[in-house]
Amino acid sequence: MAHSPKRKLFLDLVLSLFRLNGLLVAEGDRMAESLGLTSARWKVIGVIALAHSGVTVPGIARVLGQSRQAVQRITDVMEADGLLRYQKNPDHKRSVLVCLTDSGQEVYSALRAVQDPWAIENTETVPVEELEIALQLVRRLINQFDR
Amino acid sequence: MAHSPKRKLFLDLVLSLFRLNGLLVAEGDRMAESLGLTSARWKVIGVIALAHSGVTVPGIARVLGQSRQAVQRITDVMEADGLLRYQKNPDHKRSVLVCLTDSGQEVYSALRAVQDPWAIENTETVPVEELEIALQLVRRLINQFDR
DNA sequence: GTCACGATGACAACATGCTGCCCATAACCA
DNA sequence: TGGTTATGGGCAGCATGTTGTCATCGTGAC
Repeated sequence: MAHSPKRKLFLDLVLSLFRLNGLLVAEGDRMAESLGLTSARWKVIGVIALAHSGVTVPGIARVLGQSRQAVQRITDVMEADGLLRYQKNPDHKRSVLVCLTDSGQEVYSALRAVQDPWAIENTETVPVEELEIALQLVRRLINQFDR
Repeated sequence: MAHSPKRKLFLDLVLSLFRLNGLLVAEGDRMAESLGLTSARWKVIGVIALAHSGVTVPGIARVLGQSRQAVQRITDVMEADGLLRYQKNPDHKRSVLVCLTDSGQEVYSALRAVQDPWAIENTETVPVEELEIALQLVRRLINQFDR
């Protein structure tokens, strides 16, 4: 069992994922930098923009798989920066909805203009099949761990 | 170009990787918990154990792709906890070598006893080929970003 | 031998994530 | 309707990562 080829393969993969994560955060910071954002805010603004209607802070946290406190801190800063605003939630008295302001919409558009070419550029030499297999594997692992 | 299937695939993959990273850290914390470790110390002790001779703090940082300051803080705590010790480096007057103490060796062995079954268990339903493709892709991305 | 540059150590500031705690509100069920 | 459970908000503390700065040590070119 100790000689299982999968064992070492998986542990190598995990260590590599830790490293890749750090590099991806750095990439996000680099791309978002010129727009006055950071990678954490990049993640949050992406979720809000994709949800066409308003979303709550814990809702964003669930999508990202993070704690609501972590997201709340980000949104508070972005609200102070005028990128988003809190809106009354007709369905819930205390839990407000988060929406992009016009300024936030503009920033998101500018972000896409950097992010999309980045994504295409970094997959130029990668076959679609490999991307699909990797994504499928990552999602399977997420399901295994997310309980 | 905006309709490139790879673009969305890659962005989905990146978001999933952020999430998986958080879950993996939590898994590491869970496994290391009973040994008085955390996932960060788990990473560091692994590097030291694999390097049969002593390694320097910046050396560990290079292996992990992290800043030497982050590693230094971890090793300082682990040294205070008696898991490792600093040893004179014959090749360098200021940069000490980091070695596992007997206690550190024991903890690492105990760690393996948890970690290896964990690795095997979590790849039971995953074909080796998919693991290889995913690892290859992750390494390719690391090389692209690590400059 | 000297000097410039790179690597290391030490300290500080900051960003981002986590958990724990307490309280308020919503939702659900008997 | 009333009580229990789930969800959300806010605060605090902590772990882990980053960057920046400065002094010191090593290395290598001249």
